[in-house]
Amino acid sequence: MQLDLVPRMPNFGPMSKSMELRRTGFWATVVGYGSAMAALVFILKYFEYRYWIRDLRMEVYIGVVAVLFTALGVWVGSKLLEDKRREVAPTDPPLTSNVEAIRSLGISVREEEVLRLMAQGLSNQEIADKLFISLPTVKSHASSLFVKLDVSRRTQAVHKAKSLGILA
Amino acid sequence: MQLDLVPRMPNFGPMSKSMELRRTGFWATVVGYGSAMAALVFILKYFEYRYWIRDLRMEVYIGVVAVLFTALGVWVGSKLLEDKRREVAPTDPPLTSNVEAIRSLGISVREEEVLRLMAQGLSNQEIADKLFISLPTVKSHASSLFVKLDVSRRTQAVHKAKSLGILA
DNA sequence: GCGTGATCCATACCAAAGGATGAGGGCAGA
DNA sequence: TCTGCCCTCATCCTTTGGTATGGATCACGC
Repeated sequence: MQLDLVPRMPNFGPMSKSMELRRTGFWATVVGYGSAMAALVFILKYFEYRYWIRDLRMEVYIGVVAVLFTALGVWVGSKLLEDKRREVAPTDPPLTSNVEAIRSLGISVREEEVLRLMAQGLSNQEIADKLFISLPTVKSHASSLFVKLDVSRRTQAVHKAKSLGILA
Repeated sequence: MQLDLVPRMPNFGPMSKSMELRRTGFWATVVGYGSAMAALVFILKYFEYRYWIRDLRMEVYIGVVAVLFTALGVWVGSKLLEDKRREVAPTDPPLTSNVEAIRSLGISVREEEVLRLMAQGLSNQEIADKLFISLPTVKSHASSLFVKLDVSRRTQAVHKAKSLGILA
């Protein structure tokens, strides 16, 4: 299985501001991951010295960590594979002329991804989560997509894309 | 907007559903899990006493276990989704009569008209104009339609309706 | 180097969509 | 007649969608 968790490396530009809490996206995920792990270790340590006073055995630590991170892994796996599932389920034989249409309209890779997820009924926020980008970015892609498709709403975009053969 | 510094903890909604689907293998999974965990602990202990002799720190254990079990979780998650896919996918294609689906869902005439126009990318106001009814009425039809289709947005409704054969 | 396009992110603002609730009239069947 | 369903419309409120604008990085080609 190919992990395309991060299809493209994020830019480091706004990182100065990125330590603020409202930050979303890849690095927030990494930081959150690390934080969660650190917090977990801290909590375990705390309980060890506080209540069981060195009575906690290594196996307990391992167990707790294993269970928690397995759950986290399941979640991540689900996120990663939802995409594939949705693509596999509906048969998509018509894949001939869409590339042409996309090229002629100047639709970029990212825009096409957003379009495809939009057609599946996902909200902008859900698309952002799935592509590991922020909500404003999704909106940005969507807007430029609408211009290229000459529409003004997502339902129109989906309808037009299907009639153009861009979507199955 | 909520702070998602920590990457949004797993919502176990879809997972619990998947687990229901696979209840037979559940305890086997648990047992396998426990075995794997025990083996891992044993291996770690072995290496500790054998080579590093108490030089390994707690954080290393936690880290290794976290990584391994996250990977394991991803695998388990993919397995669960695979099963779900196999069960969902084949049920979709055989849908010859849209009338049947509409009847079985209790979708009324007016709701079906709204759905059809929605699929063409029309806004609620445009639908209202076309059907000579008021905007609130369109919203009302749309809302009850969403309930019957078990969705919450118009793009979802269109997508589901197509997969159900209600729409071309 | 320098422009250009793709990608990413942010803020602010306005429009559209959706949820909740209530209500009135028409109409078929118990 | 009463009940239930459909269609209609309304108000209030929240969420989502869309536009505008600007800034940042990076890859690529001139």
